[in-house]
Amino acid sequence: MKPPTITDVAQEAGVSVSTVSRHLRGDRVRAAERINRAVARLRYRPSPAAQSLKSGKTGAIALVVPDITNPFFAAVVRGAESITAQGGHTIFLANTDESDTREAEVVEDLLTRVDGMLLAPASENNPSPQRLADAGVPTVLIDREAPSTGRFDTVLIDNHGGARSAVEHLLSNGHERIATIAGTVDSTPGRFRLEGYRDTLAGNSIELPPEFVQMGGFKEHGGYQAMLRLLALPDPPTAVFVANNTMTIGALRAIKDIGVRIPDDLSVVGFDDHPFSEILDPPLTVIDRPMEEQGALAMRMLLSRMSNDSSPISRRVVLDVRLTERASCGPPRTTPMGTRRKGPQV
Amino acid sequence: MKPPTITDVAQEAGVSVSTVSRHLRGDRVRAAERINRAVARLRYRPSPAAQSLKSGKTGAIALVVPDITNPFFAAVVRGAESITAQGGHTIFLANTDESDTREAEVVEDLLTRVDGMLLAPASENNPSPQRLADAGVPTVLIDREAPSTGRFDTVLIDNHGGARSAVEHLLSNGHERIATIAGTVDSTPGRFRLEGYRDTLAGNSIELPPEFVQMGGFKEHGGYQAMLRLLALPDPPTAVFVANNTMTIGALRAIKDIGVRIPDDLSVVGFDDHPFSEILDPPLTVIDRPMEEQGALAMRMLLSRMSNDSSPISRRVVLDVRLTERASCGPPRTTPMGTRRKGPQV
DNA sequence: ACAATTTCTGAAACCGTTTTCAGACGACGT
DNA sequence: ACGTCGTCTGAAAACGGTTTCAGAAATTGT
Repeated sequence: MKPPTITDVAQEAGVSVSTVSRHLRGDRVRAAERINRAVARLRYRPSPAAQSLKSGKTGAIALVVPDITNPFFAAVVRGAESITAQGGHTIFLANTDESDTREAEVVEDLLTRVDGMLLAPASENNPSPQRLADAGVPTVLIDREAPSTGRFDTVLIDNHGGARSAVEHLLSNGHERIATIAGTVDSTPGRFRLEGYRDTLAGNSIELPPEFVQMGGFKEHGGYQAMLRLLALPDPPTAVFVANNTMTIGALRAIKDIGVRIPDDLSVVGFDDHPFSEILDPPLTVIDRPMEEQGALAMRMLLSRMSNDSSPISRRVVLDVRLTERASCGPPRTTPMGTRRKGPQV
Repeated sequence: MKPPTITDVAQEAGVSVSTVSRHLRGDRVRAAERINRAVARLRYRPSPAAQSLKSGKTGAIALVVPDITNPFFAAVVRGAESITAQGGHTIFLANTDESDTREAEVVEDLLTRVDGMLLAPASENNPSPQRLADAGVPTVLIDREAPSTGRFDTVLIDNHGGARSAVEHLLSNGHERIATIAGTVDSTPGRFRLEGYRDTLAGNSIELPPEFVQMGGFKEHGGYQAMLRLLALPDPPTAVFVANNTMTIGALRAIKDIGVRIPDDLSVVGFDDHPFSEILDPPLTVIDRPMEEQGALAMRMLLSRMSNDSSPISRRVVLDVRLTERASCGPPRTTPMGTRRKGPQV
């Protein structure tokens, strides 16, 4: 019942524990064959706890994300996992529910259990990265920066550029009344996607009524409510840029409930692709990015950081995004939009 | 740079390590206040490695799933995580990519690092559960059984009943030519959903042409191909039951590519709900189940198993599913179905 | 004020590994 | 045959906690 120890193996093989340890590590040893047999017979596996204690290394890496249920983060996990799969590191996963305080707890707990951490902070002014730095835990940030607390290795995407592509696509379709449903602005993606949207409109000398920026908090329900507000405007937009995947679902649900037609009444661009986007009616035009690669790259950076302690300068890589055009955008409507079928459902 | 040890704290507080240890454990101790200050000043956290070594407990639980990218498993993770969040256990997450051999590796590695395991086996004849039992690691199986290797605690859903509901719904709409896209039949959900489908047709004396059962392997692409085969039949079905969420996406894509109309030409029922299902056109009728609860329940069972070693008899709980009706089912078509727009894309 | 009792304390052993350190052993050269 | 060298070995000391044990200090009773 009790797992066998190295002492059991040594006894079984008739050598000392040191010899077994050395053999396991790869040294030449006379009793190699006997030890192998003993290990196999006993099904011996070294105790990770004892190894950690001795070496100071845990063989584990923490991966903390705000919402594992979001397909983007699921993909990041998968990407990270694919890198780690070969080489001896196992992954602790934690969910923070987009909460700074929950994140602090989780990070504090994981701190001592891992050799490094991949972290997608809940917000930008969040003490966790600094705490990790203080504790000397190699860390790379995913998708979100921590500008208030110094520089860290970070794997971002071109949020500003993505928003610009979206808005430019809408502009090129002839739209001028372009609204946005924004995420939480104290997170990196929320902030830059909103800025990209604003800058692009400004750069094209398009006036932006303040009510065209609606906050959706990156949640489905928030997206639903925001779209409802947009559609209730006396003079509603002809196009909307929705700043993430979950809000897009909510927004589309609102559109469906109200009975607005896409793209005839309203053009829509989402952020982050999804297998479902293609089979919507009409298929959804989105800003797409290499999600698994973002996770994989972050993991690679972390591993390298964990081996070459060296360079004190932090790497900040920004991945490209691209617009994948489908059928949810068209020319702006010329007549007021007709709201037909059912009313909104809260 | 080096994390502080209990010895550092003892020194700082002017007591012995034993006293510090006792205080931390909750015993009354005279120097309590001084120790607290020392702990705070040094930011001391006990080393989990050392604690594990002494206690034989790791404070960790493994959660291994075939595909974290599948929203169902993401929800399971979330459910499990929500239970564990309060009480001192952290989660190791691993992905097996639906592969038995990968699963064996992963399980072998995690075996020694955890106090218990939540496992969704890749297939039914898979040695992992037995291996865990041999090693004395408390285990509960999620969504999939391991009948070939004895009995384990398991949290299932009523796959057979779900398939029955789906088929009966189709029958009640007047369909008789009902096909299915099945998952891998050596997994519990794949097997029982197919059996439920078969039994229900048989129970209603409906003849079932063998080509109405198409294998989709639980993957999106498999679902796509399977639906293509179904639609290419000389006398195609009027309704299809698709046995999981990812295959449903593929199937709908095929339907869209071919230009078949739902529900006029073809009625469709999927398995597992998704936020997107509601905004499809038409909204998709599905078999729904409590996903997060399935994960949460499994975690609760595991925790209880880990505290009361007791009862050698295994629990097997089956959660109910229900049909949520939307608009993807209607009466069978009477004329041959018209394939209009584009051709299939591979 | 003193013995009996209770509460608190520190030294030391232990958990399962890895690693250092001497020393044993066999091979080799002369 | 003997010293020298290189290879391989086992005993022992860590790693950072927890727990046992015996003894010291504080408390209580009379």
